[in-house]
Amino acid sequence: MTRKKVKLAFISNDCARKATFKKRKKGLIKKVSELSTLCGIDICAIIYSPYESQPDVLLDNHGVHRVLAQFKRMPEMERSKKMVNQESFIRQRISKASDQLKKQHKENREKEITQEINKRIDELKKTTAPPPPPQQVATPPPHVPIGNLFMQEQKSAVDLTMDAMQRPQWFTNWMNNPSDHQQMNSFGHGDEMMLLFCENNHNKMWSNAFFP
Amino acid sequence: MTRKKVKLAFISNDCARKATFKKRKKGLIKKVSELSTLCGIDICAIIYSPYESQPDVLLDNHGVHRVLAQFKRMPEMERSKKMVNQESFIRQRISKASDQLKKQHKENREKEITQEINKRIDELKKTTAPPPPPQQVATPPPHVPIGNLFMQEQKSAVDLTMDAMQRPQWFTNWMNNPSDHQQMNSFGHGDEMMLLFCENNHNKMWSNAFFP
DNA sequence: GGGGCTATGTATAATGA
DNA sequence: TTCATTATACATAGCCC
Repeated sequence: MTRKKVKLAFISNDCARKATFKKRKKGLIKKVSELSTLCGIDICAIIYSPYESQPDVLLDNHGVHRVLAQFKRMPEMERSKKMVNQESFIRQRISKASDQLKKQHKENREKEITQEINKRIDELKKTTAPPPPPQQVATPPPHVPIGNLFMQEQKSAVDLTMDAMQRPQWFTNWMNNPSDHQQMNSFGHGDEMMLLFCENNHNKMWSNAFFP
Repeated sequence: MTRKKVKLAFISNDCARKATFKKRKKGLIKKVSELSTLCGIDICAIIYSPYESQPDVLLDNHGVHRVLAQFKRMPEMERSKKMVNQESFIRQRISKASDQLKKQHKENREKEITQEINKRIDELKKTTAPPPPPQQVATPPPHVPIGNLFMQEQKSAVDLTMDAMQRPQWFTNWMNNPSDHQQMNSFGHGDEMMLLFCENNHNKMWSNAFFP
């Protein structure tokens, strides 16, 4: 019966540690659920642990579930297009860039062909005449460096994706100033990682991968 | 002094709800921190709430912090390339595709120009002769539909990004079968969203945007 | 609004089945 | 190993300032 005052340290006994993890995880889920109910918060929680192959997943019936249900009603292809915010965004950018590229390509080819043809025709007409002096083309056709089409944007596709997802200012601050984190304590022992993420849903839900 | 047995329902009083949220959020953070310490779990937690402009951020000094510190030591450009897993991946794909496009474009143009020129030369040479019958080009130059270059991959860039990040099987299952979620209760009232995410860090940390 | 207080409800460590 | 029990530590609702 609860004797110790909870020595706040790593539990070295594997069995005891696992037991504690399961109990406390259960308590955590309950707490999170209560917070959701009491404060009117739509919630989505995923808890992945080394002790269970499947993670615990919580989500409410309002936002996420409704969206997921919509996705399920979609034809497979449409769904896969819409599934991920970033995907549709990048698709749009690629499509747009490809259209521009196609158009520019066509223009370039037409102008260059016209030039080449005129030049050859001139040469053919002057076959018996002395060869003309080396001729510098007065106005070379506008040229788009194809390989750099995507680089012309000051921002990369992913930058723009992040923008579109309204990556909040705090994230930038946080990435740049990890030492400023008030909550940063040296708990943790290098085995597992947990992310607790809470965001209001009139903003886009945001998250990303941190690791190379 | 704590009378009620906590009526598990939405707190209609704005002020009381906010107070409860702050108290319980604090408790939740403590619980999560304790779980981290006791069970040796590296932790990263972000709590974004409607009541605070800045989210609470917890992270341990081992995994995430070390990685962030490495990033900070990098030159700015390198860092921006490495910062986001997906970004570097997509950069690679765009660069590769652009190179292919450039090469193909060059080939196409050369072949088509040669054809056009030969055709016009033939026409010029036969100016006084009856016009040749309409001529079908025997072997049209290999043509790559430029607008579809990115679509040639069976998988989209984001699909591949997801693959590269080792999107776990459970996520697919979860996306496809939201009704199976054991933990799904109808808490939540449609205002906010919280994500609690826990993953061991020998896998890639994973997460993504769910909303269009 | 925020911080402190305290009675009370809740979570859970230790134990035993 | 997991489940149930129970004493105790902990979290927090309601108040006050």
